[in-house]
Amino acid sequence: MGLPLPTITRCSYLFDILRQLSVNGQEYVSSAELGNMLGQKPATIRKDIHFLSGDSVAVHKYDVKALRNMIQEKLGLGIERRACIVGLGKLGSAFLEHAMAFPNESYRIIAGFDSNVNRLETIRTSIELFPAHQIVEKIREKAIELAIIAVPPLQAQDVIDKCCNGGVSGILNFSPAPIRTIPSHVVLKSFDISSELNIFAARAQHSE
Amino acid sequence: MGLPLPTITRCSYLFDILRQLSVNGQEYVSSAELGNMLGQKPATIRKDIHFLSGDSVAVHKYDVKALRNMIQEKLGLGIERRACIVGLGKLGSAFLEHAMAFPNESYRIIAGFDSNVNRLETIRTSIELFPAHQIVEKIREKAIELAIIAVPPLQAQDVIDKCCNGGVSGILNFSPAPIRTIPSHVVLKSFDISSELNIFAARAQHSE
DNA sequence: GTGTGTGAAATTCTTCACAGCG
DNA sequence: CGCTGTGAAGAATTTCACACAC
Repeated sequence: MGLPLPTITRCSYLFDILRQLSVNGQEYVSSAELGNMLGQKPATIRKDIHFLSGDSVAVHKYDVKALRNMIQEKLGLGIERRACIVGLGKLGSAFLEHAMAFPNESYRIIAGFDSNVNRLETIRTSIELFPAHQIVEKIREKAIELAIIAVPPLQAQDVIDKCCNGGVSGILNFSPAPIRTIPSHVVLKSFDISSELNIFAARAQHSE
Repeated sequence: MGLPLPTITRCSYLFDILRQLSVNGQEYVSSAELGNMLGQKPATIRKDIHFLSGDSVAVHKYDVKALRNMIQEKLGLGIERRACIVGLGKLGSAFLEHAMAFPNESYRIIAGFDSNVNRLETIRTSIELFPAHQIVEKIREKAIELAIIAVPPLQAQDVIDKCCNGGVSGILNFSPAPIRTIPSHVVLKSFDISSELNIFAARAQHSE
């Protein structure tokens, strides 16, 4: 229980880094190397790993595969959960293709929604597509747990409400919109590209 | 001087939220409302605002426009900086279109790069496009400060190195790759969609 | 009342520093 | 020796709680 959110975040990223090290044929890795790749101090990585395992994992460098398995088990990754994409404009379609090209072990995108019925007909994909007014019923029917939102700002609140009604437990929102409220049991993470750029500007100026 | 990074992040998001409230015709807003929209406690918002202004801004609710101006000035937003996109596949092109459709007041995308010359010829856009081998020289020539990376994983380290050589101060990386090292004066933020999905899975499991 | 400004307390997270093991 | 595991210290953030202003 009580795993710090930063630890969860870093370990989720580590999980992917370890996969790649493994693909590259690297068998062992030190906390210093991992720290570098994440922009973190070695001690932070060791603490994270210790936090998850609760036990000693290595005495001299980590075994890449074993470490990855431990993270997978302890974080509950690899159990395939269902996700959908809402909004199939340029950004939504790009995510969809990206997800098909780099499948994730813990989520599989099984449905897409858009309010433009014409658009639904022109997209060629292997997942099922539905008009936006069916969001609630389809999420319920297919027990979808996560929604990726890429709709225009004005529609964001509405589709997010629908996803919550349908019963998702997580929402990854790329729509730049002020979201009023969501049920407390739903985890919402918003990523607004424009605001992220502003963060760079602010940080640049702040260091004169 | 020492503005906490979380404060900078939240205020950058606030900046955009305030714009939208303003568009919607809302004149005043409370720290509680803003907190809701950001998933933060009211006191956090008030502290952030106080941190920036160093002074009292309002006695009863905030004036939306005035607050936005204050944030803009104190964070140095609105000075137009130059950005580029590296990698014009589906994801990169989507960002490019997105950026053209929702122009940001602090960054303007002025160049795009891709290693596939055919692709450069088929993209219709008003910004200048160049082959990837010109990254260093063009970034230097055009004094580009920020690079948005959307290339396949294996190319990521290489183009990031080139961007650093060219002299960018910030890199927003969407490529799922372990980045070995970058100069300490360059701010790198990586956003890997797959890892972000894993974070949801881990958080969901962690609350049984 | 309603809602801000703000020191002080509480919490969460990071970093240090060093014992211990191969 | 180099590198992990880990308590203890330290720093950075968040939250509380209440005075004050309209």
